Amino acid sequence: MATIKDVAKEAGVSIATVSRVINNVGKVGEKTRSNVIAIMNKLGYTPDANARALKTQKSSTIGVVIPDISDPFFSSLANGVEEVASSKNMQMLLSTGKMSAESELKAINLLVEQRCDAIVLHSKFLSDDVLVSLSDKIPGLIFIDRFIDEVSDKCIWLDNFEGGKIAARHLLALEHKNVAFINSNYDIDDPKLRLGGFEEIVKSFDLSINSKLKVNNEPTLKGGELAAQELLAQAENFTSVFAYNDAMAIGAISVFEDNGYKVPNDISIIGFDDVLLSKYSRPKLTTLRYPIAEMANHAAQRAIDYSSNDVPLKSELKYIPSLVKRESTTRLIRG
Amino acid sequence: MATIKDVAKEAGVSIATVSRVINNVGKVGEKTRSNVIAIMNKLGYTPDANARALKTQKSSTIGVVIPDISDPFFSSLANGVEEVASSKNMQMLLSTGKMSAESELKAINLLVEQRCDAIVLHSKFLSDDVLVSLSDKIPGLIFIDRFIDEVSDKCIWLDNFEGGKIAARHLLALEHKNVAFINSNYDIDDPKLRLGGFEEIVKSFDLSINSKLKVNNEPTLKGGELAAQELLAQAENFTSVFAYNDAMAIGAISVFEDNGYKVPNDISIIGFDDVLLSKYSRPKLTTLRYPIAEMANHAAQRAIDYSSNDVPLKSELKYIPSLVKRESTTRLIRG
DNA sequence: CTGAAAGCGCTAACAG
DNA sequence: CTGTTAGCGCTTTCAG
Repeated sequence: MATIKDVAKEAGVSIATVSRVINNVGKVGEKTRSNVIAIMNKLGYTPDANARALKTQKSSTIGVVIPDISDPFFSSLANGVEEVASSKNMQMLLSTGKMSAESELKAINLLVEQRCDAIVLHSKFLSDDVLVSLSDKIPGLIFIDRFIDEVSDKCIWLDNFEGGKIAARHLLALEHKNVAFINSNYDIDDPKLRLGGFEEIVKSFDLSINSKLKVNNEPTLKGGELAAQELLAQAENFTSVFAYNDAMAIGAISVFEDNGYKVPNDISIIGFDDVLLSKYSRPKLTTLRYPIAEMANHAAQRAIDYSSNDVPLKSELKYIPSLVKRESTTRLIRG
Repeated sequence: MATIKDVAKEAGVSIATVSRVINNVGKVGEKTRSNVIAIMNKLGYTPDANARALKTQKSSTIGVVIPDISDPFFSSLANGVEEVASSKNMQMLLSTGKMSAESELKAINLLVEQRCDAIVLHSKFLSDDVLVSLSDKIPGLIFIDRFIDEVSDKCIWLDNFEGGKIAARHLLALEHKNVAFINSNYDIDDPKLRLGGFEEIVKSFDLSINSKLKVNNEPTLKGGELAAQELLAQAENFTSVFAYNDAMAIGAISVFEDNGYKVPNDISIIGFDDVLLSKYSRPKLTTLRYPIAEMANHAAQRAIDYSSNDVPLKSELKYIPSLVKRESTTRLIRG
């Protein structure tokens, strides 16, 4: 692979001059410039980003840590970051944090080794303490989908509690009194918050959720199916369901329908996330929109700002999910 | 950020020694080693991958270019690459090639600047010539979803023609005589090949596709809806549809059902890709499985082999899609 | 307008 | 077992 030296020699100039034309800085004679460019093309010269990064101490690189790229929610997140990366001519590095503190840490470490200027981190398993000390070490580090008080300026997050409340209000406004809750069984905050918000509203209506109608499972299609089966097995009345996410909601719908219940006429169901799937499913899923791509976009911008010591624009870091009314919920039909 | 020099000074040893403990090579006294490690932790030292890459001329980095991460098909591809990256402690760089030759080229160039050891390239818009010359320049470059004769050893691809044949055989075996074809309107090979294979089998049954029943649109959910409307507007008989991909198939299903046709009883429909969606849709979609994650895995492996001058194991580079029978196709019910 | 030279952080002989 | 040193490819003063 040709180096700057090869180009300089072939063009009969110094490497300083070549560097100037590469970066389009300083004064270079028009003839020299065009000659150098010609030689670069001839030699197929491509600058070495590693050498450049070493010298300048900036890598033009932005890292992202997510648990799993193939999950549509996280690929939207990655997409949001990628948009700003490519708009700034930066390169995106992707590391997967799987589902453990250990691999999250490893993923970040790889990114730090690469000296990413900015990093967008989705971490659910590392403790606040670890994250705070990471934040001290890495100026351009932004946390997404997580709120930590000590570093609140670095957190872009969604109000899950409020999400739960919105879902509850929607179902109750549709006159459903017997609500069920299909939750994720992951030991992280989000499921607790969504349930918390949901229950708060339910209680404010002087109602409650039958504890047999609160079931947990993996936050996946399959988990939703299993949870729905469990719900049906309880032989308790319910006319509406709040599912932790769209995947679970869709799994649940298929079980309900296979058991002869119509959605939404017999059972209304609302999901969370508004991933692509919710539009593809039939009936189309009513859900709460989680604007993850915008949030990721914002996070990436902000990470870059911090990394370059720009003061980020004042902006709201908390996002509120919004209700997307589609076909899977309807007013209670009285028997 | 602490450097190797800082660590050496603080530990009272030479940088060579520090380097040895970092890389765990050569002989280092047990006491020295543990002391150095302690200092590294104390200083929060993280080696600089750029400096290392510059020196060793290996970046431990694998690049991928895909048009769009948020598309589930491509995120599966990325996921396949990521698996091998993390298993080899390499870092994955992702560049999006959008949908134009220009941006594909730009994406690759960014990866070359980063001196990725291996690159998995999904290109549909660059010409064979350009790709071949790229291949000459970059040893660890593998093409995925593309076949180019001159560099056939570097191509991991799916036999789209055969896919069309399999779909046709399936529909015809179900006794459908009036088949429709919803195709992608992209000017790339895949749509032509799938149609070609499909028609070959149809003809071999002494049948043909009514040309009014061949419609094109964007290969998306929306495109599938529009195509289905167009099909319905033809007022021609058809009892089965082969859709270019799952997204189009699902879009078409929703239009058919909204117009009072039952799938599969009135209209059978088969998709292509077997992306996650196909399991989530109702009825569950019969489709052709495109083993993109395995292919990407294979491609990444092979790219790494080539980049390190290992001779890759002899292996089949051509993949054949396989029929996944679910609920959206059924035997023709005679009126 | 152009060149010489230092040095970014690291690895890998080589010498001891 | 440990240290010295050259140099990877590039940018950036500083001279000229």
